[in-house]
Amino acid sequence: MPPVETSRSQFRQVADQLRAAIEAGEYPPGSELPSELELASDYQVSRQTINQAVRLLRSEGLVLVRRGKGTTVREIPVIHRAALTRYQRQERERGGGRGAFDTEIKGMGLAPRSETTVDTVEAPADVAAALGLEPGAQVVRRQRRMYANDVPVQLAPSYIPADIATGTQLAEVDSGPGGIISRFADLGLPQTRITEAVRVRRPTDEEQQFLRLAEDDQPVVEIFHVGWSGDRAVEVAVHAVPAYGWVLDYAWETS
Amino acid sequence: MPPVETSRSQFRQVADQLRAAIEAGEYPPGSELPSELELASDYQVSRQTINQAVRLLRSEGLVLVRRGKGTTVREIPVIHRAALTRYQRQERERGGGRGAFDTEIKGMGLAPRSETTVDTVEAPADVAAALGLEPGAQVVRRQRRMYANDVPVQLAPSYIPADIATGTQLAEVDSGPGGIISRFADLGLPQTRITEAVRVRRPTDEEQQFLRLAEDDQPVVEIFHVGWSGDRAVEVAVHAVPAYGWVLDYAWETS
DNA sequence: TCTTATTTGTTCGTATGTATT
DNA sequence: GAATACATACGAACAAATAAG
Repeated sequence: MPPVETSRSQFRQVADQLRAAIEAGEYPPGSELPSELELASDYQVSRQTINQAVRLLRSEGLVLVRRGKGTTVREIPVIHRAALTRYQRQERERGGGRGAFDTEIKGMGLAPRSETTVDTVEAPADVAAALGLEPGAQVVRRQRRMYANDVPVQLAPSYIPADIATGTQLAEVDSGPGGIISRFADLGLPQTRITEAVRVRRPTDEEQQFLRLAEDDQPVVEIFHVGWSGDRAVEVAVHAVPAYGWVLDYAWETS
Repeated sequence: MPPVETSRSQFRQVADQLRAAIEAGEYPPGSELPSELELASDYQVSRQTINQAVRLLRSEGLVLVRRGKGTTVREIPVIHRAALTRYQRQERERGGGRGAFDTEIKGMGLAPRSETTVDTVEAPADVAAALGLEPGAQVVRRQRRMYANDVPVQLAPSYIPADIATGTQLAEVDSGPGGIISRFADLGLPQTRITEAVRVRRPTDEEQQFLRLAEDDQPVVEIFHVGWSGDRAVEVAVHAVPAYGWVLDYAWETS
């Protein structure tokens, strides 16, 4: 069953057929695809052509390719992130989840897990600018690594000016019930306004490694999140997620 | 100056160098890159390797490749879209712009232009579901094609149930001052709530052609926008923009 | 630990097709 | 029609990661 149309390149036709087969359930989530040599034989094309087709599927996040092992179908379904309700205390604590991420992942029937590390570093340039700090100013960094069913799905460091966080629970790994948002309120710095800038970009090396993006041809969505207490920016969080693996939901009342 | 590191593939190293050269201004926006044969000679690699490198830059939206002509650097800077202020009447009419898009593009020093066509069609499945209509129900479609400096930057059809729009200015190409949002208000259906779902996906054929995405390896960002009047969904707009060419800005007060 | 087979990643040379000028 | 430039495809080869023994 070799590709026949001449208007569309062979590797795109092969990718189309593999994509359709995956979506039809012929290759269920987690299952192995045939090796490139087998596929080349099946489709009567060269291995390069198969390699290009699989590369396309890989860039779409549809398959996970590991050299020496083979190619498997993505296991995690698309994750929804509700941008506004996640900052309501009631929602964050709903269902016994310890935060918005926990609640969302559980709601999909997946098992959430996250690891947090805390340290003090120099603020990256864009973070310093957003926080109104001098370049290189010290900030407390809370590095969060998030998993669904043990698959890494989000890397989200957040940054708080050192003069706010040092000596408080904001600089502790365990941020307590309701998460750090509730801690800010306890400190007399309730976050009253949120701004988020959403963009698509190439991953950093760290993101590439953590999110298992085999190469840098898989884009990520960055959510550059700033929490304001009055006129003061008190927290920046830089969420990075695989671009094809998430849907961001926003909702608001119009004035 | 051939690539030397062995840890990173040659085509990625070439892409890195070309990307750096573009960002350094060595190849300004709109300028021509050397031909693949010249680059192959410059970097002492095969033309395939150059082709793969350029394909990577193309998928990032950094260059525009046209067969038979050559490769040019992207001309349009990244465009910001302010999601919330665009639905305030004052903002939409600011600066003489005839809508939020006009205002945003002018603010960047670019020349906005948009073409609108109106027809009545069967609602696509996802649109019908969002509007609470039967599959295949009739809707008025306002197809908008938007340009900045004559470069296509956004394709955004919007759909309104036929029983609302037919016979009103909502079904006219000229939607009047303040755009269709103001027309809804005039009809006693003011939009009081907005929901937007943001996702990254492959472009449709139509989007690929209009946005000049040479092949379907350039992702788009889809903003699936629903306008509600009370509990009733009265309008769906499906914004599609090149994934790497836009930043979406959201801002809201926390309760 | 070392060896070998398997599987994907990359590169080259070569050739042909398609679009533009 | 000819020249130029990008798109695709194949065969061959070697590199790198993994797994099995």
